[in-house]
Amino acid sequence: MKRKLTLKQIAKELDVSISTVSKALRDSAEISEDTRKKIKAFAKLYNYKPNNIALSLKNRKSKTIGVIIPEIVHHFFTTVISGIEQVANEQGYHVIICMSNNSFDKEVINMELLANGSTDGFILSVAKETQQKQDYHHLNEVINQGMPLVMFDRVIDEILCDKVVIDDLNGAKKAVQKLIDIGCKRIGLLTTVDYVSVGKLRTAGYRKALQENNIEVGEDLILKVDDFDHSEAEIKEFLQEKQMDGLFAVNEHFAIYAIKAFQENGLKIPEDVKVIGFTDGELSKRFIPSLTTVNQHGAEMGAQAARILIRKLENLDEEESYQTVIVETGLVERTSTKI
Amino acid sequence: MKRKLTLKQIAKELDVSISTVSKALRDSAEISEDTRKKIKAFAKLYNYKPNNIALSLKNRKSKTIGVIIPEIVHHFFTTVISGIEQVANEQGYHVIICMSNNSFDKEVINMELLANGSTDGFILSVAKETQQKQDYHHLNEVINQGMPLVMFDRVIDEILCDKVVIDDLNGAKKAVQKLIDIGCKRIGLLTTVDYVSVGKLRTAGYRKALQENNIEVGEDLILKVDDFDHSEAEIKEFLQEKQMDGLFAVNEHFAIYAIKAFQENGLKIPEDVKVIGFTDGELSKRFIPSLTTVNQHGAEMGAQAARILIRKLENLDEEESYQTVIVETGLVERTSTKI
DNA sequence: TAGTCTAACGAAAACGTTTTCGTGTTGAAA
DNA sequence: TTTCAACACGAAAACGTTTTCGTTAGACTA
Repeated sequence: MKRKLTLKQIAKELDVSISTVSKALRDSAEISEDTRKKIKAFAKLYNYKPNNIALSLKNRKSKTIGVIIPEIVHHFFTTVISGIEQVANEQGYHVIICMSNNSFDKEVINMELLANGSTDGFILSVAKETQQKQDYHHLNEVINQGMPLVMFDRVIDEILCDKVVIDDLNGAKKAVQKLIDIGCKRIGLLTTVDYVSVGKLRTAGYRKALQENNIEVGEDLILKVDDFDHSEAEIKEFLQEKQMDGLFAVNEHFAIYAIKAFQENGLKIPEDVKVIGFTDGELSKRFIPSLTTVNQHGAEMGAQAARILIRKLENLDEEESYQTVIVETGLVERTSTKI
Repeated sequence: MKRKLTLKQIAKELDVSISTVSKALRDSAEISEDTRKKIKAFAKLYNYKPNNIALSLKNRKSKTIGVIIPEIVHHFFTTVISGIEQVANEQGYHVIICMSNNSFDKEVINMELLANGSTDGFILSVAKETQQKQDYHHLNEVINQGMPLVMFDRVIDEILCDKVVIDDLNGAKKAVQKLIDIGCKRIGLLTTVDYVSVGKLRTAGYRKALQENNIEVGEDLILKVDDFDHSEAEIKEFLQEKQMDGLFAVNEHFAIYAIKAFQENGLKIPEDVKVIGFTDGELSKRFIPSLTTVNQHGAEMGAQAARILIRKLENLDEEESYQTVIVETGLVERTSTKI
């Protein structure tokens, strides 16, 4: 239960002043080589390590970045965190992760708590509830305090800060283009209602791909789902009656469900219907048939966000300016689009 | 870019001393109601929040617990974190998460860094490399410093500390018993090498179940895999030649891979071979056929670990003693064991 | 000899709190 | 009038650093 060694104790033990110890350990030229060596040897012997908290207080920075995400039990977010961690650690930063559980209140509390010295800046994907409420006072507050904030994935346009988003529209376009390229004529779209921003953008990508290929957009081939759990019957009917030979689903969940529905109806994937999903997860990879998906490159998003934040923290660029980085998506081709 | 309000500024503004402000805000009886109200009103108006770092330094505690896990992109660990977070937040604690990426060095660095004031205690699942090296000096060091340490899942017997583990042996036994109950005669085991403690225990559970049912353990029905990526051929051969009618795999990964291999060989699941995996994830649920698994109750493990740690931190119990909590597993029955 | 320079170190402030121990002002009791 | 609580507040130390600004002693210069 012995306490950690401090400068003061070293000073006392070696009969010099605290300042001398501090300077010696930081290789100051002010200290003679003799005493410097003596002090360093002692420190090493007893395994001295400076106290981070004291350093934080002194330097008014914690070398820590706070990450606030809606939930952690979600593959995409873990990949983002993974990317953040890697970059942060390389640069000597710590990462504190908090979950908002998609609750506005928890988001606010967490931010206020972390903002009081624990953290130098934030990386954040806002809670669903916050999007609905449109109450952003906590975000503006940290920004006003001069703390850098980088938003990713679920961003808020009204807030002025750096952002990292994926190219939802082009991601969707690429996917649908792929379906067209491998010969699909009647391509369905299984998407969410429009107020979910990503759903909207992916729908737009779907339309754009069709238009660019001079294929008429059949509105009956589009189904917008609000609450999945209460729409299963509707979805099944949609999938079984529209005679499609290709389907683009805006998430993994929808895609897997669709494949099951098709199979129940005696259709084979990919022979009869090709399917592409969004968000590349473990499930897509291992499902049978394995699923072609649009890959969101979570780790890269995280890495980018961390890089931007750290750059701001070390304020290498003087002028106050914000950027929005768009991370391109990739298309991971698997069995569900085999010709 | 204005800085945060401090006690000193309030004091100056209201023309009282710092001590008075501090006392007023903490409702000390020493301060007259008049000034107390005045100060509180001012603080509220300008949204004063105490600086956590200064508090940590003063109180020599950070109200933060450090979690170190091998990797985050893994469903089980995210559920554990989820459980930790919940309990910690309820008790007013923060959580700092660091990944060791299964590297010994990163584990050591992270611990040393966090141990220097950032954290009051640790919750940890050791890296694979640490288990191999059997070098535990960093663990002993934090313990010697009087920092509580709770290990979970991958624990080390030689280290004296609190532990939260799942009942690997009985979990495996239950699974194999299930296979026996539904009529399997030749039950294979796909496991990891023995130095991974969980692999060892699950193997023991497998043996025990067979013995209790007076079934001879055929050593040729057991395959211990070291590095999965370089053993695919070997695994395939094992699965295809042993004529088993049941298989117990020590993780989801192995189980899914096995099903694929069986299917490639013309065998049907569950008609020809029944399969049970360990660790319940998204994949098991949605795979076709959906997979019967042993559920590890990650969130509960996390919650337990957090509770134990916090109890130690607030040292509600005086005597120095360590407990090992065993969290029971559940069996989630799905298609892969349908009769 | 008197003055100046340099090397090597120490004192003290500062970061933002909390807390212990004064201290000055009341009002009432003796 | 003197004495003594009670009250309301302030000074200062402490947590562990870093850094600025002395201070000393000796060497060197004129």
